[in-house]
Amino acid sequence: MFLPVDEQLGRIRDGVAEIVPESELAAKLERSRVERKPLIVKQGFDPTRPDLHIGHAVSIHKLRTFQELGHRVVFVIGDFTALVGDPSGQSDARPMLTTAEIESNLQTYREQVFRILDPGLTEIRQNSEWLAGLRLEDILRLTSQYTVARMLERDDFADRYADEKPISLVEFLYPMMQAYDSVALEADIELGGTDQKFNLLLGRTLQERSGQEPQVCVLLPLLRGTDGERKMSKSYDNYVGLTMEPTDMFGRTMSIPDSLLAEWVQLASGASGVERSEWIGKADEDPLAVKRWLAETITARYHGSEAGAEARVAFDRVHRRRDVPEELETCVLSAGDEGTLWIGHVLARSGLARSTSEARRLIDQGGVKIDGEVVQDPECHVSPGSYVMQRGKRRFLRLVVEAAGGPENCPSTTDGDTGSG
RNA sequence: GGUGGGGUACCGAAGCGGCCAAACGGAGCAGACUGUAAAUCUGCCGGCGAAUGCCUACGGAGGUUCGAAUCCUCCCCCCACCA
Repeated sequence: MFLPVDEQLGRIRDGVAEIVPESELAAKLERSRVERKPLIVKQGFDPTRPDLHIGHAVSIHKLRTFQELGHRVVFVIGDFTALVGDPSGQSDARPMLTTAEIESNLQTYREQVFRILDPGLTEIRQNSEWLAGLRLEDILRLTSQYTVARMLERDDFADRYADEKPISLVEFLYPMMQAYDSVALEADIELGGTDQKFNLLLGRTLQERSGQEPQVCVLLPLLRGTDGERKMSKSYDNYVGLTMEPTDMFGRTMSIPDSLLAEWVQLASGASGVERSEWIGKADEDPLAVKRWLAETITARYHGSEAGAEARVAFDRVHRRRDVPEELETCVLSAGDEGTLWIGHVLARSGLARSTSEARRLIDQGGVKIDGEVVQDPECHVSPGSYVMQRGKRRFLRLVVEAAGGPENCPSTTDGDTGSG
């Protein structure tokens, strides 16, 4: 049932930033093998944002590895901790979420993780199960085991403190709660990004003080986002979402700076070690080829190889040949009383511009095309009919203008990324 | 509780009675260039069918003034030091 410890270690180590401490991991694996008892491997995710991205996927794939090795994976949804918000790496206090928001995010999480994890082998728990019932007395006992000074050692807190930014008391509780998850689950191993190190280590401390064997912390490198600077995060809009359409996945990946290639091939491609180093080796001489392979590989990883190839073709069409994409979202607008629609309103109401003022600016700058023709006159009107609208290089829309009074229907009025990122 | 320093647009940060829709930097957007990107250069970067116009906006509410982001009063919030 269980592979030899060395083999397991090899697979676990692959792509991992740090294992603390590795010797304990080997011991746990050894014992589990002898006793034929799977290890409990946990990772928590706060349902603060409804989308998981390929940055999260780095560690979720590692969880998958543990599943394949026969261990028991517990995916903790931090529905209770999300009330507080993880201060890790945060420069500001986070707003508290309402239970309703958490509830709806939680549902989408379940779907998304099973794109990677084996549903039959995954236990999903919500930490409200054990956290919500704690009494103040329990909390006092818990908090008495750690000191303010040690909390303040954390970089994020220390920086905020130095910057004269607020730190709420409840944020001190966050790591305690996450650590308590490990106690409640009697976790053997906890996975997390390197920014989670403090929280995971606190889990060890708390477990020990509760008379448990401390968990091993498996820290995974953080994937930087498409901007090449900050860690991938939905709030920076520099992410590739697990549920994104193939064209968007492909496009977003293509938009990463070359300097990020090695990192992404390493962490996000899912290719074998040999293949990875092969492509990384080529990154300097032919970054474009590597990036195209990477974009297709990532897309294929979540949508299948056919979709990956299609996304590549669609990308070439729009970006290399500057052509119109094959599939366009359609936006139906109705003309005004005079039977036509002013271009400013077309852009604003279709979501291509945020306001008529922005629409004017875009036109002034030559950033708007109708059926491939640059719109010169900011006062022009559009007659009823069907057009291809283009804003900038890569936002397209099929525009249908109907006679006055008809129903309007635009799919992405807010801020649609039509072609790709 | 006391004393002092703060709260300005997406973020950081200037302004401290009219020349302020608010310098500057970053982010973002558009154009040029390109390998898609980055870098670079140019322009834009509150809203209104555009306008030496109106509306909204410098933590909140009032007030002084012909005129307030700027002065006054009260309130809210953040930070530091001392308790």
